[in-house]
Amino acid sequence: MPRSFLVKKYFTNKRPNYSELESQNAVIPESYPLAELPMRDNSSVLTYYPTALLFNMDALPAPLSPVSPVSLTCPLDLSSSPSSSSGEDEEEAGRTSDPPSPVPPHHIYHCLHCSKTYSSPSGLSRHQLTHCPRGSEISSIPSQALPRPAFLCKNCPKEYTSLGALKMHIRSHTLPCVCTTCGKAFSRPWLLRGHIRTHTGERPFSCQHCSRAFADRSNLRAHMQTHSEVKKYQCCSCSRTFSRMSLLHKHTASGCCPAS
DNA sequence: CTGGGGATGGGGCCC
DNA sequence: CGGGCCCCATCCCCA
Repeated sequence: MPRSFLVKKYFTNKRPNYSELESQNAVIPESYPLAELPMRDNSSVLTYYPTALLFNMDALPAPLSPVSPVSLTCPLDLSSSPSSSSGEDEEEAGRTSDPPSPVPPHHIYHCLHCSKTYSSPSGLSRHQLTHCPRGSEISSIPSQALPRPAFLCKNCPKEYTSLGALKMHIRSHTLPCVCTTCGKAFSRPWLLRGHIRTHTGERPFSCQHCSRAFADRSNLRAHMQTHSEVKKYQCCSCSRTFSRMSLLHKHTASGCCPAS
């Protein structure tokens, strides 16, 4: 399951129209001082409900039910996770600026709720917060038995189980990282760094199969699929395969695979 | 319409 | 607790 969907955004098929956003509020020119906004200034947007579950689901924009890509599409499931595929191996070998992540060291702390292991108690502790019951989502743990705090964003309906997670999310509202070249603002420093590469032309991620290089690892990963004979994403209706989920979505949207 | 590159968002994990 | 990074997702644009 994609980690990005563990906390769902409220759903719109469209990403923000940046030109609109920029004209409406954020980036120009008042947004520049945001780079220096201390966190305490953002505290006003923090809401802490010690016993949680004050989150009003009715207040959410309508379609909150996540539509699993799997339900719409048929990834070939070449492996348990896309990142562990052979394509990943190829990519690992192709990295130029970032060495492959080492095999995790001895993880001796086991999560009681899942099979994950951690190298430190703190890591395990933080992970276990992710099992925090939210409503009745975790059926095996009665929600009354483990009341947990809920951290709510005042700017949007999102809810988090830790203050740190909420603070991280709030950055997406405050956009404290501003490009000195064009003024575009980002929520995190590494997003800004990636953006700066669009100015500098730096492409640290190179393909080992061809001469192409990329500024972003994800884009290299997508590119590596083009070298793969087996496409990961398959249409349920016509069995046609695609190298990227987005291509499959486009394919199904064009009418081949009527919604089931 | 399809395939691919570019750019970006965002939650989780590790240190 | 925060920074950095990982990974996934998605949109836009162009050939």
